[in-house]
Amino acid sequence: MNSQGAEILDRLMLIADLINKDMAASFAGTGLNMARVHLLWLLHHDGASTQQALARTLGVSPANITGLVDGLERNGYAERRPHPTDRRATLVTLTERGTETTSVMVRGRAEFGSRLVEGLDAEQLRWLHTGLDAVAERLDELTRSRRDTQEGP
Amino acid sequence: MNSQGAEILDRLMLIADLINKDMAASFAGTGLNMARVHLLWLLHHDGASTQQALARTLGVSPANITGLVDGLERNGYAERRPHPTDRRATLVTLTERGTETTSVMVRGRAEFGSRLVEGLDAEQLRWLHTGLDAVAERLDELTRSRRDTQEGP
DNA sequence: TATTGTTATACTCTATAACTATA
DNA sequence: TATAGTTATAGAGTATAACAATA
Repeated sequence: MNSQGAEILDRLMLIADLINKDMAASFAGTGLNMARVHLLWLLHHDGASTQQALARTLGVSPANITGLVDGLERNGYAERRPHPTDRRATLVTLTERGTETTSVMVRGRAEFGSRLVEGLDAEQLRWLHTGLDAVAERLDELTRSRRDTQEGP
Repeated sequence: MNSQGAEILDRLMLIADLINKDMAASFAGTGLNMARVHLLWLLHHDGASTQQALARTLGVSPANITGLVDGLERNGYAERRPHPTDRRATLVTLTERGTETTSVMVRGRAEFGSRLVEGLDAEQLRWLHTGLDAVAERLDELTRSRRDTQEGP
């Protein structure tokens, strides 16, 4: 058993916690919050989507999506449009404000990321990057196997 | 501007998200949840504490602590005891069950951490560790300066 | 019948403000 | 006066279940 693993885990959680708090604080006055930003981000990546698709991808209930889309719509970031072929469904699309906002977020994320690693030299960066990739992959294996074990028949 | 920073940031957030979901899922049936575990963890580290101290350390309201301690007490993890010298205050202490639980958590965390870095060699581990330390320190600087700017006089 | 989205309801975590008991 | 804890109230995010419209 490698004791460095536990310290690395601690550090990861600490870092994530600080980043999340910083992000949450930055939403003040925008009509956004973590949950809405996750949805906004998904719309940016996947483009116009039905609420069912959003619910599945985010792993939350359709009822929850209804509320989140309401929130984005109320603040002008997204809007509901009729689905062209399925009259049961709605397509959630980014408005102009939504598109501008995600562009700003992409830039902000890039800048924040680059500031985060200021002071690391190229070699350190490379090692950090590959190390995190390895951890992410390992984590995916671990949680997947645990999930499958517990959700067995 | 270094584009690797953004990818590292993405990876960090992904990893943290997976770990959090895995942890949250593991609490099923224990009467615990993220908020209560944070408090349990703090009691483990700091020992018996007043609710005011817990509120300050966790950065939440005293009313919130009341509810969380209620939850831990209801499930047998902690109990309220009178403060020996200040009759306004209560000391929240871990019960035997609480102590056992945090011991199990410490071991589980160590094991999970070591599994997480299985497959990395000593050199990779060292680089990952120091890289994360550097990022955590940088992050602390960044959020501190941003907070001070925004919360000016 | 099955699916899409909404509504009704409930639970948890959180905050602020008013209150009691004590310092 | 000030502090420790509780209660009342409110708001957000989440879930499940029942429902209407459509496929």
